[in-house]
Amino acid sequence: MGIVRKTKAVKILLDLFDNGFSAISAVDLVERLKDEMNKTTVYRALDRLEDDGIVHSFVGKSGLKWYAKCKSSCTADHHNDVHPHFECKKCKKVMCLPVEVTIPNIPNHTIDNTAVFITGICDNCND
Amino acid sequence: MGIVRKTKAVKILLDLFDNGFSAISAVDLVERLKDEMNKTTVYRALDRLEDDGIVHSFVGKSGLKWYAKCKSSCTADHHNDVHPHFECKKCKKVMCLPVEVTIPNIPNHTIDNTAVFITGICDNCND
DNA sequence: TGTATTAACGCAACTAAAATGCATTAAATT
DNA sequence: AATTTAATGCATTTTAGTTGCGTTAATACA
Ligand SMILES: [Mn+2]
Ligand SMILES: [Mn+2]
Ligand SMILES: [Zn+2]
Ligand SMILES: [Zn+2]
Repeated sequence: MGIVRKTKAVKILLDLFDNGFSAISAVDLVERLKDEMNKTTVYRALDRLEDDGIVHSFVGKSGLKWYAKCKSSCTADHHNDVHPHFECKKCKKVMCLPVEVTIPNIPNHTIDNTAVFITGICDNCND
Repeated sequence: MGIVRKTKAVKILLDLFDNGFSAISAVDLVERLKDEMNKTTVYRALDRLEDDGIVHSFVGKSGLKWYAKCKSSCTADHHNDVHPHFECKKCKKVMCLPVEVTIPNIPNHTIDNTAVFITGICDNCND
């Protein structure tokens, strides 16, 4: 189970995700919120938000953990809304890509989960 | 530039990759080779092997770094042979998948690199 | 085959991300 | 308002990987 109490810390985090950047790393959040809450609180609150299907996480190319808000379709038990993530090597922004990636059939393998991480140059930096 | 001298450590590593498991994490290698070389040596030798296109690396679901041998088509300057990686949640093995994943067009984005990491159950564990 | 050069190594110390233990605080419930 | 306990803050620890530096051993060459 995830969030039980709507604490100050949780409200601040939810607010940040709503007035949304596309995705933010745990490290960035810890730094950005260092005057408002302890880094342990950031990590633990993110854990709970993810448990509840409010945010989802993924690891970037360097192994850092990133978080982004889930679409309303996600719940605690079912994490729908699976999509690739994109890191712009120019502006360093990381974003969710609302596209579908099809994995070809892999004989005798049962696919559980697919994580796609793309790097390149984003639309904003491209023109 | 990568490997210049064929040291004992490099030979041991190459030997491991040849009598190949599919993919192995740096952490596993450090542990497995702890009696034969220092962990710093493992990390540095892997770096050089990757520079030369002899092995390639990728980040697993938990953020750990994994290594696998490259196909002969890879060189120091051109890393061909891009493919998804698969982790079996039963036997915990991680392997290279020799399949092609097509990324749909993303308007105005320039794609540089794509990493696909799949989890599920491997052929061996499936029957 | 010996000597010189320096890439590579070992070891200790360090860094960064994340996790943990525990006493304290503040949401929620009554 | 009093009670309960989820959530927090702070200190400490763990884990993965890196760095600096003195030493060693692979290669080249006399
Ligand atoms: Mn996303
Ligand atoms: Mn591979
Ligand atoms: Zn950009
Ligand atoms: Zn398996």
